[in-house]
Amino acid sequence: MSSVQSSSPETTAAAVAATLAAEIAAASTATIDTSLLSPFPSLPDEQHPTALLPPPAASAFTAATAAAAISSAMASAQLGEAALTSAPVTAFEADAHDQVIEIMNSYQQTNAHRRRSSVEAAAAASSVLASIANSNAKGYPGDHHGGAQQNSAAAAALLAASGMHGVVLPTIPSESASLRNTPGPGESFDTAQFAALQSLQQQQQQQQHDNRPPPLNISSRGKGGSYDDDDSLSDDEKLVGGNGMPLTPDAPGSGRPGSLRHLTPDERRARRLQRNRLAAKECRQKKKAYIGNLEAQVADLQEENAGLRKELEELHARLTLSAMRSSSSATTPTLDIKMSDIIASAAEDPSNAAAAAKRARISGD
DNA sequence: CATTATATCCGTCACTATCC
DNA sequence: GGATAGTGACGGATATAATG
Repeated sequence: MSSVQSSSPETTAAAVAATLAAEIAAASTATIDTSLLSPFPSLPDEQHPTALLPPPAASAFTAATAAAAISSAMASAQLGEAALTSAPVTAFEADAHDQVIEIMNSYQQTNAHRRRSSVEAAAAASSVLASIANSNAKGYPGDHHGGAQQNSAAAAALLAASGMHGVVLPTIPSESASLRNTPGPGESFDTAQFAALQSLQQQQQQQQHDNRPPPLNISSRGKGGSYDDDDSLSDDEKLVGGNGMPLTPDAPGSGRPGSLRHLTPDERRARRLQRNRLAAKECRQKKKAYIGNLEAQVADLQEENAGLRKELEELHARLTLSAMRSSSSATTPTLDIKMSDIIASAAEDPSNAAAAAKRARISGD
């Protein structure tokens, strides 16, 4: 950040205007590093879900609409007035729409091999965005109870405000959606970051497990079953048939390795259920890690946003002071500098045009 | 303190994509 | 074509907060 000095009234006004315009424009060009938004691989532009999204509605997704949408959603979700008043809604101002799109993209990419609507993607996005508006908001997309209901309300409001309501994204071609185990050609996967998140998640889960009451093992408890979280056993050790007896391990020489043909239907079913149980656990851990990752990034971006706003306020203050000094020593009309003039001058510079337009949209000028 | 509401976790089912 | 992994959806169980 450069400093703005004032010397003579005539030259200072123009110099201050030019310098501050550049600085404001530079500050407003601070963009989200979208590569950090998801540990999942990116898709080619032509296959990117947003390429098929209609542009936002004619009325831009401004601070006012974002604030109204979030407030309305949170209110309808009965999160309470306290949560609303404490919500840093201004955090949505500049890049709310872009953030929604980015988070939706991440979600779409994660589920690229499945047919998912933008509404579902927005539910994931809103999970993150709702956490900004209400730090106490809990829950995650996919949960059909309170959290998901709140998220859905926020998602609907966000979608309506951003003009994307009801858009169903097409399925990504399967050849570019090999997200299951390994990334496809040209795709990257931050396994280290993801593994760290998973590890943290597992530690938290282990803590939760340690605080739980002992397993119930009551058969009448329903299909919810007992707290069977003991991951210290191997799969075979844990495989138990419907009668509680261990299942037969794979018989040697019974065809293809892993073949289950020699097992009874009950044993096969028990194996399938056991594997699916483990798969569901892993899937949930993965999803929680992913959401946690997004939430952490939102927190970082909020912090960055606050810093930029503070910087902008300081520049405003300096500009006002400089203009006052100029007008006190010379009464030429050209020294009556307004923010709109600065933004306009910044827009004339092609390198700053986009930033100035964005800033102008936010300020409503 | 009992009841109700909400949040979270879990097992299971259904389905798709992928592997062999 | 069977086996498997992955994941959304569903419903039950439990924990916790809110309420009267």
